[in-house]
Amino acid sequence: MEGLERIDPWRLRVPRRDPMRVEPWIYADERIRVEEDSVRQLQDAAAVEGVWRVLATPDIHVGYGVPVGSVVATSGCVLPSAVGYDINCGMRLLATPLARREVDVERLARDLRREVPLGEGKANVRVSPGGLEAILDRGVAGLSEAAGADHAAWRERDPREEAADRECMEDGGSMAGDHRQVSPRGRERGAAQLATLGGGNHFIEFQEVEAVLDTAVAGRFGLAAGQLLVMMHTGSRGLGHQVGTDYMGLASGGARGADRRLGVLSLDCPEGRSYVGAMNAAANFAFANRQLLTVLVRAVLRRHLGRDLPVPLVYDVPHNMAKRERHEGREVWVHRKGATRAWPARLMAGTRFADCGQPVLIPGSMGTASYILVGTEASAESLHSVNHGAGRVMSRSQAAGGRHGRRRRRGAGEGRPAAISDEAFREAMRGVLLLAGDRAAVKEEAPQAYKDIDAVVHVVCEAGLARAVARLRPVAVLKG
DNA sequence: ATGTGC
Repeated sequence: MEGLERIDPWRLRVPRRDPMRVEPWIYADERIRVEEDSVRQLQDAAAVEGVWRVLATPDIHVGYGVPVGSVVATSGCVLPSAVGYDINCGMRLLATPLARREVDVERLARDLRREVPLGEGKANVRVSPGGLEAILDRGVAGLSEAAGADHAAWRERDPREEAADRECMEDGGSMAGDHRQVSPRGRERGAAQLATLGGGNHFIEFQEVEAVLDTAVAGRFGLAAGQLLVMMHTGSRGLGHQVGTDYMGLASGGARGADRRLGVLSLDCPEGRSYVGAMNAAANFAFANRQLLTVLVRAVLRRHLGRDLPVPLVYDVPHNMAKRERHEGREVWVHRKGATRAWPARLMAGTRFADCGQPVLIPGSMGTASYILVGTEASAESLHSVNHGAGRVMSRSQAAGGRHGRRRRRGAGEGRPAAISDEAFREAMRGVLLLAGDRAAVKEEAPQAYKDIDAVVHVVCEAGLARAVARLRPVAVLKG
C-alpha cells in the first residue's frame, strides 16, 4: 500500500507525520492484504494522547475506531475502543485422550447443539443478582459463590476440576472486576446469558490434531497427532457489549482528534478507573461463560465416551483486553484488540507453563485450520503479542451479498466484489460438518471472507514472535 | 462483536 515502508520481509512501517506521536508498524509480508482504511485507523490511534506504542498483527482489518488485530500501549490512560465491544472475547481449547477416528464426532456435535444456544440474543443459565455480582467481581473464582442456578451447566460443575482448570487460564480466569461499574442495563443483559455462544465468528469446534510441529512443546501441552480436541471462541455477550457501549460513549466526550471514537479515559479520573473495573468485570463474565460451556461440553463427551473421561483444559486466552503490564522498564496499559498475549517461559514463572511458555490458541476461519503456538523471548518487540485469527478480507454484507444474502442492491452496490456463491461456500466447507443456528447468516463467516490462516501464522512465526506447536483440522463446527 | 440500521 502507498505510504507504507517495508522494513524487512515481515515488517512494514507506517511513517510518522503530524499529528502522530509514535510510528506504528505492521507484521505483514507480500501475501498479506492490508486495507488502506485500517492503516488510517493505526495513524489515528498513533495520535491519541498518552500513546506509547502502536503495532498491528497480520490479521489486521478495520474495526470500530481502532483496527482489529492491533496492539496499542498507553500510559496514564485507557482507550476503550482499543479493546472493542466484545471484551475478553477469547479462545479455549479442551483435550480428549481419544483419537478422532475412534469417535463418532457427528453424534457428539449434534448432541452438544441441543445443550448450547447458538446465535445472538439467546439465553441459557440465569443467575441471581448476587450471583452475577460474584462472577463479575471474581470470574471463575466467583462461580462457587453464585449458587442457586438451576441448570445442568451449574449442577455438573466439579470443584476440583474447576480448580485445575483455573491453572490453565490467563489470569486464572479471574480479574479484579467491580460489578458496581457495570450499568444496570449491562447487568440485565448478562443475567441470563451465561453458557451461550453468541453469533458472528464465535464457534465451538471439534478438531483433530493434523500435524505436530514442535514435539516437545506439544507434549507439554498434552497434544499428539490424531487426537480429538474441542475448541471454543466466545466472549462476554451482551453484558460486555453494553460495557463497551457505555464507556466508549463516556470517552468520546473528551476525544480530541478527528475520530470521536478514539476517546481516552485518564486513570487520574474516576471514569478511567471505573472503566478498568467494568472491563475486568466483563472479562470475568466471559471467563465464566467459557467455563460453563466447558461443563456442557464435558457432560456430552462423558455421556457418549465414558463417565470418567478426562477432558483437561489446555488453555484459555483472551484476545480483546487491556492490561497493565511492564514493558521496557515501564508500566503501560497494553490494549490488545484482536491480538493474543504470547508469553515466553520466563514470564510464566510460578505457573505450570514455566518451562515452556504460554499456549497461544489461534483459530482459522470456519472450515480452515487452527494453530497452537507458543510465545518467544523475541516477542518482546510486539509487547509479547501475536495475531488472534485470520482476519477478515470481506465485510459480512459483502460475503453474504447483503444482510444474510437477502438484500441484493443495484446501483450503489455495483462494482464491489461479488458475494460468495452457495456452490463456492459448500466447496470450501467440504469435509466439515456444519451445525449453524442461522443458515443464512453463516455465509458471512465463509472461509473466502477471511485471510489465509497459514499465511498469517507464517508471518508471526517468521518474524520470531511465536513458534508453531501444532496445526489442527476442523471436523465439526457449531456456529451462531 | 451486538435484544443488529437511517
